[in-house]
Amino acid sequence: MNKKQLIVKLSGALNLSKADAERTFDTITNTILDALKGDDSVKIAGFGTYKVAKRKARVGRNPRTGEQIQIGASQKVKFLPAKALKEVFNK
Amino acid sequence: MNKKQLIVKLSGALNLSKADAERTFDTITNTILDALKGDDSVKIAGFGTYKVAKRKARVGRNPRTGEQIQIGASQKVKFLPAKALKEVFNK
DNA sequence: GTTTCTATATGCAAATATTGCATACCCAAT
DNA sequence: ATTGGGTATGCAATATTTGCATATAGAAAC
Repeated sequence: MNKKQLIVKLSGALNLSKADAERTFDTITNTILDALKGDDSVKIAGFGTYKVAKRKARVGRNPRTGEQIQIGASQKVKFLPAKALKEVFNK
Repeated sequence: MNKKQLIVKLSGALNLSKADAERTFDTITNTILDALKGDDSVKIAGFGTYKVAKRKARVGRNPRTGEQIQIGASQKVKFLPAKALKEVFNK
């Protein structure tokens, strides 16, 4: 399912126009992103937690040439599924 | 930031009551979950992709006792941040 | 319809997750 | 306001993931 299909579903479930459903959805993702930019984590009960994970610099490798490459430190967004979420898929 | 705080922010940004903001938010997460239950992945452009990853059974270890443990197969929800999302945090 | 984005596939080293469990803590709902 | 429950932490050893370059195919966005 892609974003467009999701918006259609939300439009129906929320009784909104597609444009409004998309605006609503974008507002939510942006709000979450803003919180994460503020170095905060976002915990959503029953769903999961988004947090920014710092990844250390390390040595990588160009798989084409085998040559070693220095990879700088970086940050990425992690999503940790809540317990309830795991249970849904393991029962 | 927890869910309650997120709802307050959304309530302001979407011009909805807190109750409506929460209902809206829950509808979205539920829609995503339903798609994932249907063994589908959910791609959200500019944000990321949720997908269900199957994990094989394997042998683990209780770090307290050192004892070997059989870990059953399971499934978990993975979130892969989109390219745009990585850039936000690495610039 | 055109252009941008994403998945894939490759080899491999290092970073990180996983696992049981107790405790402390924070949150959510009563 | 209380309490039940989910979550964070720390631990050790192993399993798994990550991410590098790059091209291409396919999908999605505008």
